Amino acid sequence: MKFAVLDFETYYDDQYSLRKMTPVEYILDPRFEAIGCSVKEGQQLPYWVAGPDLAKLFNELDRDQGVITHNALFDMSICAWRYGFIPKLMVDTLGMSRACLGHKLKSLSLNSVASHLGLGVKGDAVGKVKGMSYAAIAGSPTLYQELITYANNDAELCAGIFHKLFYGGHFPVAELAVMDMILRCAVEPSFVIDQNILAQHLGEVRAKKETLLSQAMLLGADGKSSLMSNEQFASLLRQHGVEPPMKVSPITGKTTYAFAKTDLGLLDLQEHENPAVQALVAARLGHKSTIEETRTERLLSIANLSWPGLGQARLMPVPLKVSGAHTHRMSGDWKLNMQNLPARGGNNAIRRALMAPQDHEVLTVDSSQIEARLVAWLAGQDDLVLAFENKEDIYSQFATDLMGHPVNRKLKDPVHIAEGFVGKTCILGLGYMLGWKKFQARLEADSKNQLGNAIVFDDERAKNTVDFYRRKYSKISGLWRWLENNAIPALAGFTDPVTLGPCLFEEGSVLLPSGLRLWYDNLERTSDGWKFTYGRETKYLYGGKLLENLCQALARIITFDAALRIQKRCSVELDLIVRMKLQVHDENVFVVHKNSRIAVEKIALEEMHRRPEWGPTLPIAAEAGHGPSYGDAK
DNA sequence: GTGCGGGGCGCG
DNA sequence: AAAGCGCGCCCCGCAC
Repeated sequence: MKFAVLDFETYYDDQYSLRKMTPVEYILDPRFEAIGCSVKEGQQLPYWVAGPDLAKLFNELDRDQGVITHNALFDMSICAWRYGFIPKLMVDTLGMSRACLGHKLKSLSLNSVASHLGLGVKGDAVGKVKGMSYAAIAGSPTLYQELITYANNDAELCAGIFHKLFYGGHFPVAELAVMDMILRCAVEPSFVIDQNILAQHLGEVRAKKETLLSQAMLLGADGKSSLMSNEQFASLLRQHGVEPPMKVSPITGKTTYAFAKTDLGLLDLQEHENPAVQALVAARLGHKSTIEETRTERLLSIANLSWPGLGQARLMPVPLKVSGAHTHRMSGDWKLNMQNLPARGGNNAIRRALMAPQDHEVLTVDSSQIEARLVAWLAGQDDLVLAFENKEDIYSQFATDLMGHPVNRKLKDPVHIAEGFVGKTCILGLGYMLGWKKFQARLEADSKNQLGNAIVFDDERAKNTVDFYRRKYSKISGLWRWLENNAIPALAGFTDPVTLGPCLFEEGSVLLPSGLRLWYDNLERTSDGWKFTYGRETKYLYGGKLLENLCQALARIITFDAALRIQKRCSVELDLIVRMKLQVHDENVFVVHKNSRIAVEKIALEEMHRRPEWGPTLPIAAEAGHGPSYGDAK
């Protein structure tokens, strides 16, 4: 495949800049102006195309090639939205750098990555053209030439990064396809925002908060900050004769207020004998979550943007960062995390406001309990693997063994539901070395929030439950020890490499079956356990955590391999261009024409059930949903 | 004003 | 010895 590297220079000033707004707002702003773009085709030297000539460039540039940029989410959005240019393959050297060098570098800027790879340094001409339009810059030949040299140099650096990481064998070819698929979620938006749903939702959310606040005001609150500020809320509680619950911060080791909705102390105050205290706690909790309000506002403001040639099309680009997580999961971008939209709690308005366009449907496929399946399979916990294979109800089965009497979640009886919930909490949490204290807190908080009534285990029962899990699934608890005694020493370079399933533990990293690596840089043993660095951060490592990282990384590979196969088969067998439009870890979301939805869904489910080549005995399963909106499809 | 860390909360 | 993990955004409080 042919490749071209692009590097845009665009107008900015103190108010109108990427520092003040997100790329979607910046690119669609009336003030947007491309001063020009450096283009490097193949091995040729880069050439500069001035702003007024860009329409012609993109009219003529070969679309049947790969286009490489550093931060493709930005540059490719300009190409697509401003010039209607969408190439066959989009490559982002920022994403490649994140996947290959994120552990080593504190910054992944073009300059930082290029310097690290020994490719040269980036200039600083861009600082001199602040507030200058194309006409102004071009009117000053020296400055203009300086900018052109700067842009051409950037294009060379970007090409160099691609060359080193791709041809150097650090970034596998299949990951280029993953990257392209993810970039298109933003660059080729399909979701249409329903403003009416959002506007109504915003009104309801604000009214609800208003009500809670006015009740709190009658009880001594002095505005919103009485609820939002820990110190002010504490004194409010004291006014009502309640000594605030305290806890020790796991980060600082200092004592702090236990005011989170998962803190047992606060859960108790929710049932306090004094209704005033109950009202204050409810008001605090009702105000602490701002996500419904702020996210709705942000989607509404994006819906108001005007698209070149389309007017107010209400399109919703989905920005995702490739390998945003250490485990190579995606993460959010553009001040917008599309992977944590509220889903539970009934209303679901934000998800329902993400509509498929006219005559289309949203189709979601998600991988069922994929991490729990991977834990069982990696550990060789064959009874559990077999139970998954036979599509048995694992949560009820575990609860049955734990309680010593039959439990069946499918009987809609409250006792069965509650006991099945205990089983679910155990299966999903205890595989990663969750301790009894946190298990106890998690069970109580989650059951209260999800079932409506709290399941309270005393200390003894919580300990016994955790012990029971570790004994029943002795291969899983054994795997934690194996990872501590064998895998971590290999990662630290103390021993020769070792393998577990499809994973090879070498010094500094785990080689995954995708060809990408799970990095554990500067791994060393300290007085409080193993430590490694990732970019700016220092993290801890132990058996349960390593197992979790492995399962997350493998689940990510399985889900994306399936997404790529789904797109491919739809193209080959149905002659349809079907594209993923959103990805939420174990869930791939497509937008499809309603006439082809059934055929696409069949293929999607087949591929989501297909076992990986590296794991023919790993039983996986999936579910599909569809509807006019993302909310309806779940 | 801006930056940063802690705590909180949303999702998986 | 024992330790769920992975994200991003919001708000607060504090330092500069």
